Order: sequence, then C-alpha cells, then structure tokens
Amino acid sequence: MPDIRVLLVDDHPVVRAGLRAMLADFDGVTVVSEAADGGAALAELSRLNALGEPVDLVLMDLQMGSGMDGATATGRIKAGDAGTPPPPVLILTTYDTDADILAAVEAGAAGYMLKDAPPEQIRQAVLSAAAGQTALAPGVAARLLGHIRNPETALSPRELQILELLATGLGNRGIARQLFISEATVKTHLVHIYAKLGVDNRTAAIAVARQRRIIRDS
Amino acid sequence: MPDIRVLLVDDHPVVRAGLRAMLADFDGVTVVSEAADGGAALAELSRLNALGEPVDLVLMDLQMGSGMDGATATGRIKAGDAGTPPPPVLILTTYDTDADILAAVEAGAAGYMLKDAPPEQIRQAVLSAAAGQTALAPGVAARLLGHIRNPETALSPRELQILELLATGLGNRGIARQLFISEATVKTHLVHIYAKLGVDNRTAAIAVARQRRIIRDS
DNA sequence: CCGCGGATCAACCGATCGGTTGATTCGGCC
DNA sequence: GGCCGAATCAACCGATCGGTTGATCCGCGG
Repeated sequence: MPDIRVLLVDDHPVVRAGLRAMLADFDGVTVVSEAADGGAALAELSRLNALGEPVDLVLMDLQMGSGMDGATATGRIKAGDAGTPPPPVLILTTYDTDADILAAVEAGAAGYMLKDAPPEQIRQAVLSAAAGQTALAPGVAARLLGHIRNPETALSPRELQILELLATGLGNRGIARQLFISEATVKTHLVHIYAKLGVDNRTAAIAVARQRRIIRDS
Repeated sequence: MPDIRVLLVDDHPVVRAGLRAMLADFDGVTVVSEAADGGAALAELSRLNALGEPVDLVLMDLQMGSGMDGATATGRIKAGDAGTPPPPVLILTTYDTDADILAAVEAGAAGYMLKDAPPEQIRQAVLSAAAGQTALAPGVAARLLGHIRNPETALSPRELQILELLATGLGNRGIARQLFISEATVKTHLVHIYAKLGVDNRTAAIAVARQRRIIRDS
C-alpha cells in the first residue's frame, strides 16, 4: 500500500513547515514537494508527472500574496493543465468569503479545511480527499448549507459588484461612472442590497458584508 | 553554551508545528514548550520557573482567537507576573494595525516579525531578541518610522474612536448618541479625519483606514 | 404566452452628509 | 501669559444619499 503523495502549496514558510511536520506524523502520507503559489504548484505537478512520480493530493491555500491564487490553480489542475488524471485538491485556509469557498468548490476542490483545525481533523480530511471523498470543515459546511438554504438573501452578481466598489470608497456617482450606468441604477441596486443585508445605510452594508464574508479586504 | 529555551504561543496548531520544526533546524535553540494563548503562556512560564527550567525567549502571536491576546500577555510577562527576570518576547504575527504594533512595543516586546518571513529572518530575530536586542521586520520598522515621521497625520484618540464607530455602520447621529456628544461634534471630527486620510467621504475613510491598518476588522 | 428575476432608468422629496465659518474651553508647554 | 492642539458646539447651505413610485427590456423556464 503506497503512501499518499502530497504537494503542499502555501505562501507562508511557517505554514509549509508546520504542514510538512504535521503530515510527517501521519501514517501513509508523504510530502513529496512544496510550492509557494498556484503557478509554482502547476509547474511542480507537471515536473513530477514527467518524472513518473505523480502526486495523489494537493494541499493548498487560497490566498497566495501576489502569486496565482488557489481557486484559479484548482480549476487549472482539474482541467488537466498539469497532467491527468488530475489529483484531488484539499483547500486549507484561514479566512475566505463565501464566494471564495463556492468558487473553490465549483473549481473542483475535493475539500475545504480551516487552518485552526487540529491535526486529527486535518489527517481525516487528507485521507478522505485522497480517497475521492468530500471533506468539509464543520464551519465551512455550515456556511455552504446556509447559502443553499437562503438563496433569496444572496446578492446578484451585479449587486455584489456594486457593493465591492462601494467598499473601495466610491460614491454613487463614482460607481455609476465606473460601470457605465446611471446613478439611478446604482441607487436602485443599493436599495436592494440594503434590503437583503437588513441595513439602511452604506457603511452598515459594508460592515455586514465584511462580517458575513460576502466581501473581502478592500 | 546552553541552548536558547523558547516558548511558542500561537492559537493555530499548524503554525506551532511549523515554528517547532523551523526552530528545530536552528543551532542553539530549543523549543521547551507551547501554549495556545496568552493565559496558557503565563501559566506555562510560571510552571517552568517553578521547576527551575526558565524560558529564555517567548515567541508569540498577537491575535489568539478568544484567549488572552499577545499584547496583554507581553505586558503581564514584562511586569513579572510569570517570574523574574522576565524573558524577552518576540512577536510573530500576520496582520496587525499600527496601534497593535505600538501597543506590543510599548508593552515591552523585544521584537516584531511577520509570519511570511523566511526561516533565516526568523532565526536572526530569535537570536537578536534572546540577546536583548530589538528585532523588527523591515516592513514593521518602516511602519513605525513612518508613524514617527508623520505624527501630524496620526488620528487623535477621539478621532480614532469616531472612525471605528463609523466602520461599524453608524451614521453621524448614531455615533453622537453612542458617545454622548452632539452631531455637530461628530461632523467636525469627521472633517478632520477626512483631511488626515486625504478622502472626502465616509466609505473612502473606512477603506483607507483599513488599508493603512489604522482600524481592524469590524 | 406568461411570470419572474435581474438590470436599467427616471422623478420626486425628505434625510443625511460634507464643507465652511465661527466660537469656547481645557490642558500642556514654552 | 500666550500659543497650540484637542474636544466641543452651532448655523448655514449645497451635495449626496435613501426611500418611494413607476416604468421598460431581456432571458429563462414552465
């Protein structure tokens, strides 16, 4: 029974060292390589495939500083850009918006864990993902279920776009200019956004959207 | 020449594992114990002191989930709550406001590193801090110098208070009510805040304040 | 075809905000 | 004492926002 061969992808050296050490304690798991962003992960997967040493699981963060992000890399991996059959991807991250989680799941991630998870939980997720099962951290599962249960409170893509621009500090006129629409349209979208978020002004909308992980750092 | 005895304090198991592994590679450094928050760190320092096995350096994060934060713990350590002479504290963290950095430095931290630092930088910081020198990551040093060079752009305590309430979603009247002042006073403070931040509306003020690490997550 | 959601737009009006001017008080420093 | 910054407050006015009402168009699904 050969070990599960794992590629670690995270931009923080401390985290890679921690994962390396943690996985070294798991029976049946071997860290065969590391990368500091999505682009480097793709290159490393291709290299190992060319050497006839394919990877069984990619353990990857979503946020990568200035490098290719984890969701993009996941999509590329699942599309076969780095070889076939594409290995499952397990996301291990700290803080992400619901949209990020959905994007990663839609891009084909087999699992999603948070970095505050204890080693045993990470071990279970690694084994499940490598075996082709879905592995979701309890908090992540709750968020996805909440999203599915309350789709009516989800913002439309356009509303989200408006909200993101709002959070950068643009007024209605600035947002209208940016999107080549009228200020009346912006106001209409904001009315809908406030209703969905249960607020009555722009700063409250931003605060709630950040709290609920609808938008991220501006 | 005995090893530098280090206590690791971080709420993330992955990060503790990474630091443990990283420090294991440093000659002359031994991780003697770990804690998951400031309170546990104080208890562990006391315990080791009572056993006659004092710690030479505390390597600690600032944010600790729901436990005692790193700045509070640093102050308590420097005050001798966990034994004397108090060991130096090296802060290793991801993201903090200028106020957090200043608070930690004022509380007596001997150094401040960011978690994206490569192992060699962390090693240098550990050795410096244990030797009683100050160890600041380049980015952190730049932020402190910038703060000292441009005190005129620093917000007053009251302005900061107003800005924080603004970012929670309160309007001028709400802020006035919260602070038992008039709306006119709130507006005056906002005028000053906008001028200092170089913006002309509230959402832009929030965005800039977050970007500059003046305020943190709401 | 109909209904629905999403996107777009307008007009109107009251509420709130932003900018300006002016003022006072207090504490700290020289 | 004088000066300065911080905090507080007011009045005024134009700008922007929030809420409401009303409308059209498009694509999709039943």
